[in-house]
Order: sequence, then C-alpha cells, then structure tokens
Amino acid sequence: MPRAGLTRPIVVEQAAQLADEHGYDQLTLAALAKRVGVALPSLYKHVAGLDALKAELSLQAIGELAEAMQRAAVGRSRGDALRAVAAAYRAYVLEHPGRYAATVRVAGSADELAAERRAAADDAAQVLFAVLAGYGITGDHLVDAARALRSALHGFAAIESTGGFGLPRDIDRSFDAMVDGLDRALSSWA
Amino acid sequence: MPRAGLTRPIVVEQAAQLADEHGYDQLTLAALAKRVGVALPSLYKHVAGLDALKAELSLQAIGELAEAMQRAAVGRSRGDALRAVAAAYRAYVLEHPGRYAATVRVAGSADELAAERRAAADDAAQVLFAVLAGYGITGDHLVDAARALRSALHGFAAIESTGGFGLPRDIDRSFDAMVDGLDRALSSWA
DNA sequence: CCAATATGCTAATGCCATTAGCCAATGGTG
DNA sequence: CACCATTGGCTAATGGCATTAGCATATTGG
Repeated sequence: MPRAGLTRPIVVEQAAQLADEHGYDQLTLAALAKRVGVALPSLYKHVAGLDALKAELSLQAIGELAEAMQRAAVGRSRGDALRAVAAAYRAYVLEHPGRYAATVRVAGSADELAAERRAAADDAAQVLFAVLAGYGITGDHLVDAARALRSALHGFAAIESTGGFGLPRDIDRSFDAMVDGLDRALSSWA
Repeated sequence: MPRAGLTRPIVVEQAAQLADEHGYDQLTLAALAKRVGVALPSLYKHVAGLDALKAELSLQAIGELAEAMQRAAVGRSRGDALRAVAAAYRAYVLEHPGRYAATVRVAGSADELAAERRAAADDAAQVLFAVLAGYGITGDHLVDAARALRSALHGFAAIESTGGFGLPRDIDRSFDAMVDGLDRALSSWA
C-alpha cells in the first residue's frame, strides 16, 4: 500500500481548511480522514486524537490572528492603528471562521499546549495594549480598555460569522460605526 | 413499571439545568435521560431528538434573556437604562451559561421554531432600540448602535463565561468601564 | 542490503443518537 | 366498575464516530 505522505503540519492544516469550509462543528476525524484520503485510525500516527487536534488548531489559529493584528498595527497609532487592527481581526474571522471558532477554548483546558496557547494569546493582547497605549491609557485602565476592545471585536465577529445580524443594514457600515465609537470611547477613557 | 411523569416542559427545563451545570457541550440525550431517571429512547416521547431539544432550549433562553432585559430597562433611560440592561444581560449569562450558549445558533437553521426564535430575538432587540432611542439615535444609526451594543455585551459575556479573561484585574470593574465607554460612545453617536 | 522505524491498514470496543416494536399505566366512557 | 384507546415507558437493533490493539508494508540510515 502506497503511503499518503502525511505529516503532523499537513494534518493540522487540512483540519483548518475543513473547519473553515464546512464549520468547526463538522471537524471530525472521520471527515478529516476522508479528506486526506486515509483510513480514520491512521490519523492517530500524527495527532493524539480529536481533542489534541483541536488544541493544535487552536494554537495555530491564535498565532495567525495575532500575527495578522501585528502586521496591521505596525507604523500606525491611535485611530489609524485601531481601525487597521479591528479590520484585520474581522477579516481573519470572516476568512477563517472555522479556525476562529477553534480559538475559543474554555480556559483551564489542561492540555499539553495550554502554556503555548497562553503565550500566543499574550502576543495578541500585546498588540491591543500597544494600540491602547497610543491613547495614553495605562495601568488597570489598560486592562479594562483591552477587555472592552476585545469584547467588541469578538462579539461583532462571532455574531457576524454565524449570520446573527438579521436586519438588512449594511454590516460594513455598522462595523465602521462601532470602531468609530470605540475610538471616541478610548479617547476619553480614564 | 411506574411512570416517571415527564412532560415536554419538564424535559426542556431539566436540559437547561443540565447545560447550565455541566456545560452546553455536555448536554446529551444520554446524560439527560440519566438525570431524569429514564431510558434514553423514552425521551423521544417528549422531544423529537437532540437537535429539536436544543432548538427548544434556544427559544426558551432567548425569551428569558429578553424578559430579563425588559424588566431591567423599565422606568429608566439613557445611562441608567444602559447600565441596568447591561448588568441584566451579564447576570443572565453568568447564571445560565448553558442556556446562553444555546441562544447562539447559526442563523438559517431551518427548524420548526425558527420563526418563533426570530420573534423572541426581536423582543430583545426592541429593548436595545428603546435604550438607544433615549440617546436620540434613529434610523440606520439605530441599527448600527444596536449591533455595537450587542457585540460588546455578547463578546464580554462570552469571554467571561469561558474564563477567557486571564489577567487578575477585577472583572466587575472592567465591565463597568466598558459600559461607561459605551455610554460615552452612544452620547455622541451620529 | 538489512534492520529499525515510521506509516499505513483491519478488527474490535464503547458511547451516543435514532428507529422500531412491545407492554403497561392511565383515564375517559358505557 | 369494567373496558379500551392513548400515552409513556421499555428493550433490541442499527449506524456513526473515537479510540485502542495488533499487523504489514514502506522508508531510511548504517
């Protein structure tokens, strides 16, 4: 029997594409095995199981998102930085809904990768902190502002990517309005 | 064999409690059957299956949340109304994380209850619209503002209820800071 | 070229959802 | 009070998915 030539990175990447295309809840070892042309148990040569695969995917996605935000922020400040980072965040979620869903893990999942995942999440947080520092926000207020910003971005993206905005009003405009509102709120934060 | 005396409302309520106590992803017909002291297939006499049960639960939860928001809003306006509704929203999610998770359904799920669910979601939206009207926001801007408000509330609640806020900073204070920021943003919306 | 390792496979187990079909409890009616 | 239709429970059987065990064949380093 000829080999399929799978590797751990290939398996994770295929899982990411499968999740993006068909939804995170459709990410199953059976579907993944079919996609890569291999019998289901063969996947266990590359990943430790479904949970481990999801943990791996989560780590990768958080890293990708952090990097996208970082790229967007470089060379900008205040409103420009905020708008660019917000747009990058939203774009990532729309392009990679399955991966993004994977980033939402119950904290305290004590898997192998928990520490790495925390580190990647920290990278993303640092980008937000840098943007907020441009508004002159410091100390505890910085944490408050980062949480508010993250909440808004996550909430909007989560609702949009599940089709939760029912009304006909253009969603791009609503997003711009929200980011403008964030800019005003941050300009007089504390 | 003595009867367990189940009814459809009892089954749904027990499912809600199970989801709140052990997590929405732990809501399974097997676990529910064990909880109510009945063999798994017996549940099919009351609900059409797991998906139907989840749809039912979603509908109930959206209704409960809308009602909580409505009660909080009555007799208040602007900042007072905003703060009360936001607090009620957050409290509902923290008290009923499993139910809240059920409210997040991919739109276009063409189940029997889709229309009723839309109606319940509309009730909730009306509360937000009423609050925002107090800020003098109208027309398309009203939709934008409602989406921003909903995004912030949903995002914060979703992150908090999964333990996603890592840093030690007090979460209550962060929530208050976010709501204050929303108040400022809405006071100069468009 | 050969041996060690890596990568694939089939078979077997267990959990969950679903359907079919049976039987007993319940409640209304003559 | 007895009868019977309905209702709500059950067991058995099926099928999907995850996981583990054990086997066989490619690949690769020496």
